[in-house]
Amino acid sequence: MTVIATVAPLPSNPLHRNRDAPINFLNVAKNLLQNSHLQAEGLHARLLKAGFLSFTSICNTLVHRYSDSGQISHARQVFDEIPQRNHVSWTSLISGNSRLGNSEDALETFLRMLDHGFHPNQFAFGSVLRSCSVSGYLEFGEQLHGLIMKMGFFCNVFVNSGLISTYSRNGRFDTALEILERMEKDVFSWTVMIIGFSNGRKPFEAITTFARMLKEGMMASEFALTSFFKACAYMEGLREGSQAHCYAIKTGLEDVMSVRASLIDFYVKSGDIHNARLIYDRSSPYDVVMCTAMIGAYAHNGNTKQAIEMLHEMIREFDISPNEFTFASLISSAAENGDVGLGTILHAFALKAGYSAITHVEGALIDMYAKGGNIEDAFTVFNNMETKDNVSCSSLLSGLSSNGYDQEALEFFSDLHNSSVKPDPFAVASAMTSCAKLSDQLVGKQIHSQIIKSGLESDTCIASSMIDMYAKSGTIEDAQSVFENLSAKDRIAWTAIIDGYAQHGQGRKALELFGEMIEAGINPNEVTFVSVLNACSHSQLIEEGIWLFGLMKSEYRIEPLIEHYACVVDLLGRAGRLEEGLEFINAMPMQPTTLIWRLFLGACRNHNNLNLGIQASKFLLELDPEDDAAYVLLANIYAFNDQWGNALETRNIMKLRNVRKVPGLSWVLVQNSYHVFGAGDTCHPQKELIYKKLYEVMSNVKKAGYVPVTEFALHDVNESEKERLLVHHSEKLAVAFGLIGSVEGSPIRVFKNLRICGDCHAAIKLISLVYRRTIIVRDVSRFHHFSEGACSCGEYW
DNA sequence: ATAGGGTTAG
Repeated sequence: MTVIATVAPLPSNPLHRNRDAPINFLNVAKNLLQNSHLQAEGLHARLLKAGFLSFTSICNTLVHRYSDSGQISHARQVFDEIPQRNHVSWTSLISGNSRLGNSEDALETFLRMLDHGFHPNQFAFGSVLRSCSVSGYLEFGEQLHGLIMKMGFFCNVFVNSGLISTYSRNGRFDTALEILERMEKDVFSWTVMIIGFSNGRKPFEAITTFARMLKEGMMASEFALTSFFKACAYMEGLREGSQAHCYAIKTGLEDVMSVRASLIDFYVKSGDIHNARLIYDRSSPYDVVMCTAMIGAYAHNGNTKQAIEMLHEMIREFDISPNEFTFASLISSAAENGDVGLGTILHAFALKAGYSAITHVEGALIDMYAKGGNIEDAFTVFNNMETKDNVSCSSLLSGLSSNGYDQEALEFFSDLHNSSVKPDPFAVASAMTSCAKLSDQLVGKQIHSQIIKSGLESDTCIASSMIDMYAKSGTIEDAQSVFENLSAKDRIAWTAIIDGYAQHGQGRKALELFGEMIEAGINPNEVTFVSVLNACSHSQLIEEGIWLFGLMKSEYRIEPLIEHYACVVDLLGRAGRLEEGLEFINAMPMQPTTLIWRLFLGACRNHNNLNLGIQASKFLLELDPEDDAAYVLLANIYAFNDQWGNALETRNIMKLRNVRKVPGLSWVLVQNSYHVFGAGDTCHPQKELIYKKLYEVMSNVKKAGYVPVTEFALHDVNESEKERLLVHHSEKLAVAFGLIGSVEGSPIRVFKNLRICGDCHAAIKLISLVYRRTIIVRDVSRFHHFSEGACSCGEYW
C-alpha cells in the first residue's frame, strides 16, 4: 500500500520543476532514492532538507538504504524517528538486521512489532526466519511456525521456504521435507531444501531432491547447482556430478562463476584434479575466488608445493592479492602435512596482509600448530581470538588429544558447557575419542547421555566414536548396541565395530561382520583391512588372514601399506611361524620400520627364539637406539634362556644409553573411579586390606592348581624370591582390589599399559573360576575376557 | 562462489 500524496512544493525545493503539472513528489523522491549514486548519508541530508522525512514510506526506504550499506545503527535511528511507523517500517528494520546477521536484533524487533499491534507479512516472516535459520533459534522458529499456521500463511511459498531453511539448517530434515511435500513448490523452495541437505551433510538426499525438482519440470538455478556439486563433492559422487556438469553446460549455467568454483571443488574432492584444472584454465581472466578455488584444490590434494606455486603466480603474474580464504586453505594444507615451518611462514604472511585475525584463519592456525605438536602456539592463537567459535574449540580439542593430553581435552570439553560456545558434533566426537583413548567409560557414558538428550545419536561420526569408546573401555556389547541402533552405517562405523571385535579376540565375529559389510555394499578401505587382519592375527585365523591380505589388492585395488605388512608379520609371529615371518619381512617392497621389528621381536620373545630375537633386536636398535622395548624384550629372552649374564649386559647398555623402561601399571574400575597400581605398590590408602586379600586369593588359587610360572620373573634370584616378585605384579594387585571393592558377581575391569604377564594370565584364569567372576583385562594389544577358568584369547597372544 | 574442525588403524 503506497501512500500517494501531493503536497505544496517548497520554494527552494530542488526537485520542483513544473509548477503547472501536478507532481507526485513522493515518486520523485523515491526515484531519487532508487537511482541516486549518493551514499545513504547524502540522501538522508537531502531528504531532510527537502522536508521529506515526515513521509513514512520515504523513511522506510531510507532505513533500507542504510541497512544495505551496513549502517544498521543509522537505519535504527531513522526508524526511531519515523512519526507514524507502518508495518513496512518494521519489516525494513527486521530485514536489515537479518541480512546483516544481527539475528537477535531481528528477533527482538519482530517481537516489538507484534507488541505494537502490527501483523507480520510474508517478508517479515521470511526475514525473521532467516535469522532463526542461521543462528540456530529452532525453538523460536517453531513458535513462528505456529503463528504462521494461525495467520493463514501455510500456503505461502516465501514463508514456507523460510521454514524449510530453519528446520533443515538445524537438523530437523524430516519436518523440513514434510513442509516441502505439502506446499505448492517453486524453484526457490526446492533449492532451499537442496541447500539444507547439502550443508547438513546429507548428500544422497540433496541429490534425490535435485532430481525430483528437475522431474517436476523446474529449471535448476545456479544456487541449486552449486549445492548439488557440494553434495557430490562430499560423497565423491563423480558420476552424478559429471551428469550435472553436462546439464550446466547445456543450460549455460557453467558460465556462472559460482558454478565454476563449485565445479572445481567437486572435481578435486572426487579425485579428478585434471578436470578441475581444465575448468580453471578456461576461466581467464581470473579473480581471487577462482585462484583460491584452484589453490584449495592443490592444497587439499596433498600437493602443497603446487598450491604455493599458484600463490606466487597469482600475486606476481595476475596481480591478485590472496584473501582470508586463500590463507585458510593454505594453512590447513600445512596442517595436513604437519608442516609447522610452512605454517609459520603463512601465519606471518597473513598477519602482514591483515588476515590473521579472521576466525577461519585462526581456526586453521590452531589446527596447524596443534597437529604439528606445537600445542603452546595453538593456545596462543586461541587465547588471542576475539570470539572463540565451535571450530576453534574443536580444533583445540582434537589437538590436545592427538598430543596425548586427553585428560586435559576432557576438562576443556567440560568447561565448554559453561561458556558461550556450545559443543557441536565435531567437539563431541573428539571428546568421545579422548574417552576411548583413556578407556574412560564413566565420562564416556556421561557424554553419551548428553548425546541422547541432544538427539545426536544418529550422527555417524559421533556414533563411530561411541562404538570405539565402548569397545576400548571393555564392553563390546554396548558397542554392538550403538552399532545396531545406527540406521545409516557407513564405512567408518563398520570398521569401528569390526575393530572392536578384533580387539576383544572375537575374530570369527569380526570376519562375519566384514562379510555383512561387503554384502551391504559398503567398500572397505585400508583402515578396514588393518582391523580385519588384526582380527585374524588375534584369533589364530592365519590362512584367512593371508587370504584377506591378497584380496585387498586383487579385489579392492588397495595397495598394502606398511601397517598391513605389520599385521601379517604379527599374524605369522603369533603363530610361531618365525622363519616364514622373517622371509616375509625380507620380501617386503619397503624398508622395515621399527614397528615391524618390534612386532617380530615380540614374537621371538613369545616363542622363545633366541637367535632370531637377537637378530631382530639388532635391526630394531639400529633404527632406534632409544627403543625401550628392544632392550627389555631382548633381556627377557636372555633371561628366559638362563643367559643371565647377557640379560644383565643388555640392561646395562640400556641404562648407559639412558633409556628407561616404561613401568608396568594396572588400573581397576571400582565404584566409579579408577585406581592405579604399580608392581609392589604400597601407595594405595587401603594397602593392608589389598595385600591381605591378595595373599588369600593366591593361596586359594594354589589350592585350585595354580603353579607360579617363575620363568616370568625375569630376575636372577632364587625360586621363592621369583615367586614373591610375581605375586606383587600390578595386574594381580588390581584384581585383588577389584574383588574387595565390587559387588559380588559383577565383572572386574582391569587395564594395563603393557602386555599382560604370562604368570598373571594363568593366575587370573583360576581367580575367575574360584571367585566366580568375569575379569576383563585390557592390555596394550587386546582384551582378555576371563571366565570359568578360561580366557577368551585361548592362550593365543 | 573460494576458507578453518570430527569419526575407524598405527
